[in-house]
Amino acid sequence: MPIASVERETGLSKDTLRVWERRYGFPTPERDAKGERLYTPVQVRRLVQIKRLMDRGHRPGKLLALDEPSLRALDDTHATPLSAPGEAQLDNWLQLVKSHDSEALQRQFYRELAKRGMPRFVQDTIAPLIARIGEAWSRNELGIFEEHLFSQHLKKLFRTTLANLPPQVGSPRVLLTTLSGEEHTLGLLMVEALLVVEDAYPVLLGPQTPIGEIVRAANVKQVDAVCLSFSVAYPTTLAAQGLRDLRQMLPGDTEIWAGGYGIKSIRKPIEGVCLVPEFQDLYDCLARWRVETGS
Amino acid sequence: MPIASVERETGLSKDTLRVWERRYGFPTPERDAKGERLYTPVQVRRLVQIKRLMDRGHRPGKLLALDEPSLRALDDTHATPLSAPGEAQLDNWLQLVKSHDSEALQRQFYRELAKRGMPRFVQDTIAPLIARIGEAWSRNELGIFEEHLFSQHLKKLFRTTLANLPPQVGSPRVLLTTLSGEEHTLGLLMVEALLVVEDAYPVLLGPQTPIGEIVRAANVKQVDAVCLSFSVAYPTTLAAQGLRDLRQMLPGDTEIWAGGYGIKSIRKPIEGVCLVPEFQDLYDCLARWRVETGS
DNA sequence: GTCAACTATTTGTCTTGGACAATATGAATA
DNA sequence: TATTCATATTGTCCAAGACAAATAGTTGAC
Repeated sequence: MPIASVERETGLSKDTLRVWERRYGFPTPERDAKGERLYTPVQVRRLVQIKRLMDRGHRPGKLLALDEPSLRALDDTHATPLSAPGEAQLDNWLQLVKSHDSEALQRQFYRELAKRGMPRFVQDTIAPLIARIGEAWSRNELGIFEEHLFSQHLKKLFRTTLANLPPQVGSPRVLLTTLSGEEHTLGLLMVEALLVVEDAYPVLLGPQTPIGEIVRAANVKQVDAVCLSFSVAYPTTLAAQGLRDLRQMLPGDTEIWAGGYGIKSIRKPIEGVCLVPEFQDLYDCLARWRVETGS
Repeated sequence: MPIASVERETGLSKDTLRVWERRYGFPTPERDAKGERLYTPVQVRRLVQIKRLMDRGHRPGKLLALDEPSLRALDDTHATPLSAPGEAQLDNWLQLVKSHDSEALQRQFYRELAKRGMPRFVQDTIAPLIARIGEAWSRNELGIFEEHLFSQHLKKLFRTTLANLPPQVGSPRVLLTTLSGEEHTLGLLMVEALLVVEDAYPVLLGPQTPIGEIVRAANVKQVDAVCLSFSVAYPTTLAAQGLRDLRQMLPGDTEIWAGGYGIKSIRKPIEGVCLVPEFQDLYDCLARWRVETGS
């Protein structure tokens, strides 16, 4: 697998991959006739594993020095998030995803949503489940196929639920999208659902909007805030740079909310940007806006 | 604006930007104290324009030699598609998209769907409209923002319509997805809608599934055919290669249907792959399958 | 023991200029 | 009008060096 594919698969830039090879001696891919790097599937899997551990706060220097068993051990360290209430149920769902039982999964989703209501459903059920699926994926317990299937069912659920809600007229008006290069839309749908039931007015724009277009959309649609979603795979520096660029081009009275696992690794707060690592924090943003504008 | 931001905004890689500067002398950005490139907004705008013309088939070498007025003139070249008979309605819709009138657009869509029925709606209304919007975009008459908004409304329409249909049990079972690198899902949704009303059983998998995973999914879900969608942007050679790879890995009795504007430029038929350039051809595939299997 | 400030180390991104293969163009031929 | 072949174009990759932002580790004051 050539370096460009590895970049796409792992989210590690070509520069990073090359500098790791130079500094740490891993990965040392084969070379083709042209002298270009060819990574083995084993190396790619290990890189993905390392990336996941990095997202959890570990440093590359340490991780790259470890051997396979140590890595796995480290992975298992976090593998058992102390069984929170309803943990058994999560395992149950994970099993459904693994066994491709679409119908059962769909049924269970609808039941759970009806039972707990949208806010609790999103925060206590779906968010942890997505995290668990990500872990399971990194441990190679399920594949992209299962993840896609899960994703589709969830999108379907949100779409149909949202379609049955009355037309929106609330405030604040919030533009939902992602920056170029970030193609995950599940986060946007979840935020849309939360905003709707909180009587806000979300404007869903879909993924991968260039910053100039976001600014134009915010202007045309007269939104009070722009909400961006970042997945773990999105490089932290790109996210930070993009947020700074956007802040500069957007009118000062338009807020910027940035959410998703991808921004958890941003340490330094960005001037004029509200970081929303957890769904709970979204409510704080919303409440603050309503207090500040007196609506 | 640093080079990483320009890459994100224009979709031109850092390597490409640097090599253009070296070869054609444009763009020649300022440098900061660190000696790193800083592009001006004017340069970025021009790069976006150049990229757009490239997508229309022009070559970089020519475009980068042109000055500002010549570029603009070239932009206007394709500016006037003669309005064919019965296109008044299309122009009408295009106007709605341009004016960001979400509510009116949504209303019109639902009315048209109810009036004409799903097959005619997809073939006679939506497919031409998508083509027109693509043209308008390449002529810079509307932006990515408008295109995203249109796309979202259409997705919403299909989702809600499909959600209200009874559970599917028909045949053939068809897996719907795209290859890695192809992220457009509208085509998949339209095919899903057509298949549902034709009493087939579509399994929507979402975009960008690696070939190995497609094979696994086809096996697990026991589908009779795999249907792939390609947009104009997808490189023809990649599409052809991908289809050949897939054909080799998939069981012989599983059909492959390939559709979308992206496959219209494939000249040579591919052994064991059914090319479906128009929606009409999908019905032929379906009918043929039903005759051959006697169901 | 806790917190702040300072120094050292780690780490990702950017730099240059050269190389090469895949693709597109254009000319010559069947 | 098609095919084939030579030529030109063009994007991606490579190497090794440099630098600043972020993080870790250390010291000192309270």
